[in-house]
Amino acid sequence: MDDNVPGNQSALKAARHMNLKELSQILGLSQTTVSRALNGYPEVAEATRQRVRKAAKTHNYRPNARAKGLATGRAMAVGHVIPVSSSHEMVNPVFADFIAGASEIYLRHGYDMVLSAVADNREEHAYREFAAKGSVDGIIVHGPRIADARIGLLSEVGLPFVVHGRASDETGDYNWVDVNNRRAFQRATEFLVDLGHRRIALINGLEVMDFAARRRDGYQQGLAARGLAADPLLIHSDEMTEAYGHDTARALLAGDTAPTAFLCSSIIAALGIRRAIEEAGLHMGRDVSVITHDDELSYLRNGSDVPTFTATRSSVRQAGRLCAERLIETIADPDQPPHHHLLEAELTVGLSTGPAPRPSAPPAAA
Amino acid sequence: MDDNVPGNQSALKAARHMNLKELSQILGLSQTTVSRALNGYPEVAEATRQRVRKAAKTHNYRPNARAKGLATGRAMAVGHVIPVSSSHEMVNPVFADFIAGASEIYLRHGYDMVLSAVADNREEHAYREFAAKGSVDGIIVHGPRIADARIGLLSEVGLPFVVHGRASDETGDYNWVDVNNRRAFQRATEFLVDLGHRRIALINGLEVMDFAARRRDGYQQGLAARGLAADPLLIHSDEMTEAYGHDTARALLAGDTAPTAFLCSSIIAALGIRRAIEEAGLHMGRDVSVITHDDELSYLRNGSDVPTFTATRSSVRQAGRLCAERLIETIADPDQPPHHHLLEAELTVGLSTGPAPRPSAPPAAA
DNA sequence: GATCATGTTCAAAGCGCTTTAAAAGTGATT
DNA sequence: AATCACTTTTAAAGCGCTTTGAACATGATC
Repeated sequence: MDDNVPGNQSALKAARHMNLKELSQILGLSQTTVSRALNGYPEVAEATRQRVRKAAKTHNYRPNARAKGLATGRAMAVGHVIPVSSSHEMVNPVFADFIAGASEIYLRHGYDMVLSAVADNREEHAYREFAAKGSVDGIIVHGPRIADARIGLLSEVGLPFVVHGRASDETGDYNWVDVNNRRAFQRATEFLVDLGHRRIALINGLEVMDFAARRRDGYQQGLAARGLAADPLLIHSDEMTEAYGHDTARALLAGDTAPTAFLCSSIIAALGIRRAIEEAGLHMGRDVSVITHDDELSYLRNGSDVPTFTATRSSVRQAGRLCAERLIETIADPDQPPHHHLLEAELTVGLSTGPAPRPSAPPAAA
Repeated sequence: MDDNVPGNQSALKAARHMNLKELSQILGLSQTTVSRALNGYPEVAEATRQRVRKAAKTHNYRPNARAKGLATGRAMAVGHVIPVSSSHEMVNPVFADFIAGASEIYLRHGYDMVLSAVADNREEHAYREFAAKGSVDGIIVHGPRIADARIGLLSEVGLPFVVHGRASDETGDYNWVDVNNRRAFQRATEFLVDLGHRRIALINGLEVMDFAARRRDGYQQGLAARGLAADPLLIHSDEMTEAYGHDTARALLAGDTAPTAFLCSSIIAALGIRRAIEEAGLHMGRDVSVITHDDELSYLRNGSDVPTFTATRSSVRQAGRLCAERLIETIADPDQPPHHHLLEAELTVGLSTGPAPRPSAPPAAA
């Protein structure tokens, strides 16, 4: 009648947790009834249910997640594999906010988030692992490349998943939530051209990443739509650090045919661009214009009332929420057709753009 | 003999996973032997072990994590509760790098990381939840406050944990990994005073946070050690955003007794300070000096060869590794006494500091 | 009083693994 | 051929839950 286990090596551990068996004994009910009472099954008398609920609360009972998972076949957890750039040892700063958004939703639905940060060349393994171990019911795919083997792999494995972004080369259909990157960057480019800018530099992310390729595309189409040719020397792509923005902008501004405007893929790199502009004795928004994509990171708010940067804006936290919601729906009903959610970025005008300093070429086609 | 289940609603799901029973049947062995072979128990004949290993590999067998956890009583997972500031909806950007570091270690030891991002006023609940559900074997505590109820709670619950930072008011003993914030900021302050600066502003984090209080302490002790009094008007504290750094620095620089130097708690806010300095037509490192704490975030590297900022440097990713290692050791042997790991920040001189522009007061004590 | 429908509770099986205690096999020694 | 020591394998119990199918009340209906 007493669970005193002498010589138990974990005796020092504080009071172990109450389990269903104990709780049902206290109540003088079967485990079945207690379990059903707590899980809202209708065949339990209301009085009994109340009694059980109350006892569960006072004894701080919470069903063991593993046992529950084993019995139901559902882990009540979703996996995020966040890639750590193997070349730069860098983890994309947008993940923090994306995850904050997704987490809100998981919390609400009782899901856990299990996360594994792996070198970007080991990601596939991480997915297989998740799938085989059965530790998650679904997966969010981060940072899709143009051709991304993970998507095929996950479809094959049969684990529900949602991609944050898209993979252009992937032929199959799948759930995704993405920003209309092409459109956003085309609009931004046209906006700059309309202000009289002719030499517009693109400070882009790594172009194996699908989002970066789409942005480049938008940039080029924007130029083309205004009858301008893209200058390959103005197009740069790398991991979006502050230093990359700075160094690239500095080099470009020092050249003999310096750009009068920059279009940038991340507010972090944009901070570097601004630094280079000011170091060159120039004034952002007057001498040189800058438009950046703004993921609305919580710690890098773009100005208070008037945005510092003119930006194509789309909240990555919101994207996290949407991905999570979609994934939970898919887990609940795996057989429904894939959904696609294309978010339009707002083009918000801030202080970093203005008319090109001196018209350099006639606006008409070459 | 065939597992074709007609009418099964999840028939579309790809091939379900092999389990121990199936694998042992294929091998003509008992589950016991197969389990032991794979888990490295000595009482299995070497030939058998090889045979089992090979079969496991070819059939892509991986033990079900939940079942294993249930049987062993260990979740092979650790929990991170990351606080989302309820006032600013902000998630601290250092988490991404911390987690990348911790994840390395978890991966190596076969642990999963389960993460829950909750409003900072709901954290206790999240811990209780983790503990009661038994979904993790241990917990990392992020962002300790000066008086932090979570630590007492976790000790009580008996779940192994490691704190990233410390809580000054907490009397009990517990595992922690922290930077010597007081020392770092004292040294930085003295460094600035020795360069002739007399009016040094402190741009600090929220002072309910333990790290911020310690830094303030170091700052004040540094001034005191050089016989200077702290001016309360120069001490600011808030959530460390770029805008906060900028706005505060701008206001201070516009005042009649502007500081000649800034000591800042985060490189993100320091970027804002630099912006304010340059907007005021001043030159950082000549007219105004800046020292910042640098967590060595991967996407905000402090310069390439010569650091942009003079900084007190300590890698938060490394802290993540250390916390994870400590936690895993504690899980393995919960009865060992708590360890403390105090990291010293390096004071690295960059381009943002220089002698005070014009000596304003005699260096001797007042 | 037998039958039925309905509401409520329960015993037992099963999820996939580990682990205990026992059994079976293998030589060597007597 | 019996005994012993040792190595290798196994059956079965158990981890904490859900869920199936059966049992037990209760009152209404014939």
